[in-house]
Amino acid sequence: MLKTHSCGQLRRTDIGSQVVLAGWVHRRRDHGGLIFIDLRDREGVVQIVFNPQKSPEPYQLADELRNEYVIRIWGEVVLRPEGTENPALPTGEIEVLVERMEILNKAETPPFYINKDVEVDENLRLEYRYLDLRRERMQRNIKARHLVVNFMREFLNNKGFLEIETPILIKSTPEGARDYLVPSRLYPGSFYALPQSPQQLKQLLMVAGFEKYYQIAKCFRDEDTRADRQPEFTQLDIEMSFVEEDDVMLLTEELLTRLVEGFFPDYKLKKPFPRIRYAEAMARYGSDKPDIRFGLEMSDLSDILVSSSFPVFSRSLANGGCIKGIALPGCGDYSRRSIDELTNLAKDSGGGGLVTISLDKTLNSIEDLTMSAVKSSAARYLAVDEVRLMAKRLGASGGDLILILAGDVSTVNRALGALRLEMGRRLELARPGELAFAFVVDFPLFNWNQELGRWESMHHPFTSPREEDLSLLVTTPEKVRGRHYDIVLNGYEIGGGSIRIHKGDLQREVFHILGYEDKEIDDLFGHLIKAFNYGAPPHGGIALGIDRLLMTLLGEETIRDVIAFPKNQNARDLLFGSPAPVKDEQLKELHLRLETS
RNA sequence: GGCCCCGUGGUGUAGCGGACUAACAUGCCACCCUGUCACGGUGGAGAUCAGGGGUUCAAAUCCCCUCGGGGUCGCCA
Repeated sequence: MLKTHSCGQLRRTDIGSQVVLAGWVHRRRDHGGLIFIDLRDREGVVQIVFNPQKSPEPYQLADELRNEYVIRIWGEVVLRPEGTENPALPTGEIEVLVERMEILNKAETPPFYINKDVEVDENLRLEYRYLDLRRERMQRNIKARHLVVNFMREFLNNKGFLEIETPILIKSTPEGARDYLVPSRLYPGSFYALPQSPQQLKQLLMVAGFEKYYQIAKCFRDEDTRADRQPEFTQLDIEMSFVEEDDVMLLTEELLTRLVEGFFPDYKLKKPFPRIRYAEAMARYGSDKPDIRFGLEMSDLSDILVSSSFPVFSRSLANGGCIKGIALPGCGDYSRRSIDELTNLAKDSGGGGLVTISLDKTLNSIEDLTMSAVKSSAARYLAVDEVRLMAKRLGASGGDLILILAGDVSTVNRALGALRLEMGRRLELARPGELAFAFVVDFPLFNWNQELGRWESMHHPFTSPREEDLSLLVTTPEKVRGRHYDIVLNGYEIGGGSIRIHKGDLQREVFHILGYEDKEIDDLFGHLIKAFNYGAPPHGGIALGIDRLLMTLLGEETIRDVIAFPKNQNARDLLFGSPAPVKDEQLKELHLRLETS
């Protein structure tokens, strides 16, 4: 080793030690007669001192030092002179008197600050990711990631799980996201696909008798990115045999609880994790991944407005839609402009025609409500009794703003849910430091795809239907509930899983409902069904999105800040410059020809 | 593919029709400085205001297009 100690670890107890340190010049303070350098390595920063009287040669060399130079120094750890201690630094009681120095490597001036936490254009950060990662925040994030993943491994190892790797080159699956494809050199015209998740593989491991499996699994989905989504991401993938929903959920709950309490003790979290039925989540929060850190819950107002003369309302109800609202506390004095903003927000999510009702501040009791205390874009269509009933249901009082949307159920839920989230943010309703985990349960197994005119799996086709709903499979698929559970955290879906189908004939039946012919089923999923026919145990599992979990735990706003080398929004890697063209020979070997446009 | 937002010295920002010969902070370079720790002081270099076109007597500023980036809808079994 080129060093005997880490910079950041030196303490009072090291006083008197001769040490060799190596690291980066974090900051330099040249006093003319005396040069101080903050020397940084992975463990932190220590002050080293160049004194011309004591060591003239290194002092002269130190004149050349600039930020991010890599140096090695020999010296003695000494107590700092009284009054010059720096309590802000863990190493602030001591310093190292340099007796000899070697410059291991020079550095160009970095394109952005490494020793300061300043917002920098993300392009630039990604182009120079190796420098970005030197910054304190990124070091913290990547280290936290290690600790979290390490904890997960230990936790599961101690519970008898086996970590098993599964292939990255597998087969394209018809349902789900777009696959990343890898052309085969040996088989012209054939392709591998990168796994969207090791779903089928882990089920096969259950058939293979491993009973408890986990993996830190890279997953790939070729879809557009978001703040919490990029082409490749990491899941803690878990599968267990001979289990029911509660076994998996309680294990997950224990894992997450102990993780947070052990590594992020400043957070408050509610135990046990609440369980919310899907239908309820949609009705109350307009989302299957509700942020339950705050209220602003939606209520159905259809019955109150059933005979409303307002065309938007009556039309929606006539078309089988609904009318729902939320109440925004203290927003009754919103300007026209602010209200327009909300209207646009609703439109962005597909919800047209936001109706707002401002209740005057001076209104003491909803019972005393008169139309003079009501300001609304739809005022002339609203009866005072209707407003009163709506206000009551929504828990609104004087000074509040009521938002109402009408339309088909899913659009209203989505748009009003988006408004709820945005207003929750703006009004800062979520208490800081709160982690609101919740399980969402009782999902329907299928949903009807209007465009394609067929049933689709709500999650994936391997989810088991509930036993008591089996008879509905053929008659009324929409009523079949799946044995699926999602886990959400502060409005993010951080995981999901289910008890799987473990019998070949049931699996085949589900594929039939999804519109597959036997031939296709055999081609695409024959391996799985065949495996089920050789004594597959009942099994189930879950997958946790490690990036999203970390993002929330670390208070970051994008998944990219917890990934060492992320892709940008356009799925490009700005450091490597990928994706990139390849040589013609490579294409030829792969039997590929580019379309010339 | 749609919508919204952003692009000004290395970095972060200000300026939003004329007083801009583009300001501030920091970084960078030189010199001074022996107890600083975001050291301090003096001086200096550094910007075709993302690119192109237009409107105007006059454009960093207004309009259009392109490029790059971010957010979001669609998409994400």
